[in-house]
Amino acid sequence: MSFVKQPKTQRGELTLRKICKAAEELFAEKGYYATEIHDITQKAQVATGTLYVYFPDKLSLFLHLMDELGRKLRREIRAAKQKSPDSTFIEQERISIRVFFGFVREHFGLFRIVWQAQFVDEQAFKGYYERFARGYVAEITKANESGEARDLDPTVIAYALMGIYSFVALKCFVFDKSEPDEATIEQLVEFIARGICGGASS
Amino acid sequence: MSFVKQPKTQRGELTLRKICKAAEELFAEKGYYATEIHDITQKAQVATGTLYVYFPDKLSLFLHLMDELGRKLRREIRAAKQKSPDSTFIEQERISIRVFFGFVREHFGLFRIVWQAQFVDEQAFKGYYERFARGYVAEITKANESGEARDLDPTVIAYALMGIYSFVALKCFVFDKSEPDEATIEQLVEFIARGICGGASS
DNA sequence: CCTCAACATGAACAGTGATTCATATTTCAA
DNA sequence: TTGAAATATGAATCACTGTTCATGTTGAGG
Repeated sequence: MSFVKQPKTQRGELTLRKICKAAEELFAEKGYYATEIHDITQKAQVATGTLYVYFPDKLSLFLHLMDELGRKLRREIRAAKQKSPDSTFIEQERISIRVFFGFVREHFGLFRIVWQAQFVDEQAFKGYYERFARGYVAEITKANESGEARDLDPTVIAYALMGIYSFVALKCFVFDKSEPDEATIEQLVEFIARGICGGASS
Repeated sequence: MSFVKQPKTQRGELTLRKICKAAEELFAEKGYYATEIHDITQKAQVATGTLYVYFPDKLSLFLHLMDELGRKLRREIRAAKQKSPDSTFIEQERISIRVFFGFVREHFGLFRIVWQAQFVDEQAFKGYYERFARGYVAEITKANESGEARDLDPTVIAYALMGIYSFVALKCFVFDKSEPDEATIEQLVEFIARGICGGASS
């Protein structure tokens, strides 16, 4: 799926990493269409042609980043959750949120790259979210069965949750150029668990 | 803010409308960067130069559509809510969801246009969501004060709600190329009101 | 029937930016 | 040390596309 030419020397590996890093930052900052090959190679301190040693074209580089970062995020979330395997669904969700926001801070690129992927490569975009959704649906289904969650449609909830996280990250990281604080995370967990009205309404 | 040249004859008005309609559909289908001026004028059945009678450039056309469609959506939501001014916050939210999904069906363009606006004109993008958020924050604050909602941070909830609707619309309209059914809307209202665990958890 | 402002035309222009390629340099195993 | 494979270079290419403009057409009021 990913069309990178794997470097065979240490030098090559370093160059590839420089290119990916520069591309991630530029795609994040200016978007896919607005960043030029020249911007990337300049930022990476390599010649224009060097990029084409590793990637057949601009799109392949973009897709490679999306793939790589998506994998990394899923791995991190999975790892964090496995550290406390016996906690409730809501607790696990709190962990996910924390990891996600942390990841967006470290790799702001992913967030922006995925957002615009809808208009760069629709299939890749769809695939990205469907992969996440699959994991969610499984977990929500389990929570439904264990009685921890009431029987809401897992797919609807999965996309609702992804929407919440994406938009709150948008608000904080992109609009406010800051980052969600502890209180915000707490608010989100509360909202997800009991909604706007909550059980304590009456 | 919007740089359209207002037509002064009936013929001009018709032409402008043809151009906007074609542009809306093409921006929705292929995205801003991938649709060419030529595509738009061809679809609208006018000559290339005609577009420039009404808009100074491609970006202005895009921003005009975003502005126009955003206004229309807000107007429709406001109107629908005012028809039952005494209903609860949750009831009003149900109305919003219905109008929003209906609007996306009729004007698929808006949805896609806004999504990519982040990389076309960041300021316009931010403005779009902030306008919506302002309305939400006011309503949520009121619901908090009346005791109908518990005291969650209105801004966080506003973005969470926008995220939910956007992503569920994404899933249905873009991924499944269908449209949310009644059951889905019901699930969303339930989730928003009481969350995943709900008050009825015991 | 005129006239003029409004509107429409589309070929030509010009800037852009992704990609290529012939050549040079570096690496590393033998 | 050596040479073949790997990597790096960046000026030149070339297709693409937003925009312009000189010219033509329309139509409503006089």
